[in-house]
Amino acid sequence: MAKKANKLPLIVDAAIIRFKEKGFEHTSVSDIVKQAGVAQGTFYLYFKSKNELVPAIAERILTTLFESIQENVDDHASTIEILTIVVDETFAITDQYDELIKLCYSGLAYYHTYERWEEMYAPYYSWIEAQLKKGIDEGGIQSKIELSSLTKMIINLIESTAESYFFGNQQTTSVREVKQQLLLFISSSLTDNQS
Amino acid sequence: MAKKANKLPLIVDAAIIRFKEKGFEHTSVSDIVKQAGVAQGTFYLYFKSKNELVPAIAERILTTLFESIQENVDDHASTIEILTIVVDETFAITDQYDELIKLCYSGLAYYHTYERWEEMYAPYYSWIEAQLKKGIDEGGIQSKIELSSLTKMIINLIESTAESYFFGNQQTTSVREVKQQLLLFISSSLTDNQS
Amino acid sequence: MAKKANKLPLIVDAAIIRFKEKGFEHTSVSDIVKQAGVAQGTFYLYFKSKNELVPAIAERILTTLFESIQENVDDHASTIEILTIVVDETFAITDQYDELIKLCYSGLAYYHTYERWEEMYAPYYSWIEAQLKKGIDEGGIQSKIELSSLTKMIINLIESTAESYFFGNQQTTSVREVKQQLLLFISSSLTDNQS
Amino acid sequence: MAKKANKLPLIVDAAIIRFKEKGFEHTSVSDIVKQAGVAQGTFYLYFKSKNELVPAIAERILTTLFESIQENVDDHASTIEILTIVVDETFAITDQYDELIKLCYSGLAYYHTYERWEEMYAPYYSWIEAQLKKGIDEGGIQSKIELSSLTKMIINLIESTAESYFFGNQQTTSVREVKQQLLLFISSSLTDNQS
DNA sequence: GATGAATGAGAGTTCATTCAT
DNA sequence: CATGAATGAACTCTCATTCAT
Repeated sequence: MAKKANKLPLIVDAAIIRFKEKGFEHTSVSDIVKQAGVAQGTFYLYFKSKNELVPAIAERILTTLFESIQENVDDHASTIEILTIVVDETFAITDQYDELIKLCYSGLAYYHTYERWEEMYAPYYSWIEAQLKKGIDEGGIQSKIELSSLTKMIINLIESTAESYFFGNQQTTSVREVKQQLLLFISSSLTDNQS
Repeated sequence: MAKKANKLPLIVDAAIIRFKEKGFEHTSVSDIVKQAGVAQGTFYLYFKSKNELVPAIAERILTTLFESIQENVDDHASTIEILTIVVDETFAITDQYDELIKLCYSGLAYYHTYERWEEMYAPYYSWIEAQLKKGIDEGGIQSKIELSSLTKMIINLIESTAESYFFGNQQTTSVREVKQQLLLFISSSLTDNQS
Repeated sequence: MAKKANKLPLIVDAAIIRFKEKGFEHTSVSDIVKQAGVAQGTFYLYFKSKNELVPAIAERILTTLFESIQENVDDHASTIEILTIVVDETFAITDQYDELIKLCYSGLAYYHTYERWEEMYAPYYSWIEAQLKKGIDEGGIQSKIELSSLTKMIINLIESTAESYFFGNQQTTSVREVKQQLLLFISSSLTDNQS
Repeated sequence: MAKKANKLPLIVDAAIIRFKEKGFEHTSVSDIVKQAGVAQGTFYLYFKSKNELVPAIAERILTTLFESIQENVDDHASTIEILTIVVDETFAITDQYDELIKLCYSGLAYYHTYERWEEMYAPYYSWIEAQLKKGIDEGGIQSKIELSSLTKMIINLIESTAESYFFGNQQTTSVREVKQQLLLFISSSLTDNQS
């Protein structure tokens, strides 16, 4: 059984499945390898410890999000149109990964690898920031807030709204409405024309 | 021995201290009782399980937050002044409880007690909503967004901004500035006068 | 099940039995607790780790040896008579504890607790040294060698002869003879009358 | 590739290095092959198991000792001069191999291959015995002790003194002095002229 | 009510060994 | 001969929980 078969994606996939079900701490390496169909020891050929899975999964989630946003964005899209796509994809990915997203936040935080998280997020932030700048330059939007803070707050707001939506299971409001209100809130902040 | 020495607050205090240090999963009941200075078995006289600590702690945090906001709010304060206080107190409590806030979110979610969380949060939400309504009625602010959604988004934004500020340890921006930009973002959304 | 029953001696006894059979590294904590009839976790109430058993066992062996020597030594015994008893008891204890003695040597050495070993041995060394001094003062024996070195070498020689006797299982020579030759070797060194 | 690159000595060398560092049980085959620069499986082409390394290493140590003694011994040397060399070389090799010597003792003992040990030691014992016999025949030394026992005891004493010297790290006495006292002890036993 | 020794299942991790290439 | 990915049993150690006192 030499050379071939890369078991790594099997393990990551299995971990994602189990973590979604039971969370990080309540999933054992034994659960993961059973799900992956590999031996207990095989896990440790690819990851030095269970904790090392966290950044691997985080990277996969963020990459997926960023890619699906970029796939859907048209070159001539307005800032609001772009943000609509960001909202849609963030909601979609939050719905899909749910428990894992919380894991990535707290997990990465706990194991003192915040730098790693920032590093992963950096290109995403830059891209959003660039879109906002373009919108401002072209006059589509306006804001008194410093650009990088604005970027951070908008991403934060979108993510936390998505999380709090899928977090509980309130059926009082439809996703449609929530997203609409969210975009309304953001855009009213970006079309600021106070005195 | 004087009085009747109720051990419950001792245990909750001890748990808060230890959870801050090591997180929920990595803190053992043994750690907690050592910190509290009570016996191992005593813990189980007050809590059926370690998990039961989570709502107890969550309640304490939220109560603290809500009380300190109300203490600082003047009857004649404008909506923006009120939100300034909400921001200040939220930042303060997030700084203080940090790790525990993440615990409460994920812990409550994990153990299927979201209802409990909502129940605790309800009076806080209602109060903020009432303040916003008052602002709108009196003409100080305006928004096209449905009131309860607006409330949720504003609280979300404040909390997530505070969390993301204390989460990493970026010293690029001062708390002062972050809070200012946050309030600017919110208020520009609340002084909407698009056509 | 509070307060009473001290399981510590049960565990030490069990460990001695199992270590004799299979050696330290090949005995699992699980083996020990099964032998002791206690739960796995109970072991860790008394010892922080498996390694911590080593000094505990070492101390028991050395104490046993020293006590049985002192019980057998008469106040008016000559140095050679005393050494005869030391030889007898050392052979007896080496026969009995065999594998464990090697463990104590290498175990203590390995886990960097040589100081602890020396500390345990100190009273034994002192006592032998005192007996030799008495013998020299009273004229029964004589030696050009510095007293503490002499003590060390004699103890070393006795121990290593005993070990190498029980180590293999050569039946070529009887214990009786080996001990006789050993005492002859030592005493010829202590009745030195070269030029 | 040049020659036929026999990997066996590479593996033995690597094992010696690692065993010195971490001891036998705490060194993995993986450690050894990494140090040797060969593949995991290659190890098992040369040794049926990790345990098989022990006699191979023991043989190397004893061979080294014996060779360096013989290199230094002059044909016309007196018994005491020869023993001086034996002492010097034993101390040197004990210093160098330290941890490994303990391994060989206990390892060989544990795996029931005492015969193998005796077999290796035989020529060394014979040679020492022959030197002692020559000394007695020529009148340089004398002893009432049976020759093979005498040989064993002298070798034992030298080895155990060396081991106990390098075992701890007492700097109270210099090697020089220890060796001197040791030779004094031995020679006073070999120049026995009690009535 | 309060205690804390005892429990034992189960966790993460290691590692000697195998075998398809 | 040589490789090294894969194996899985076995290890040490943790910890929420119980219950006799």
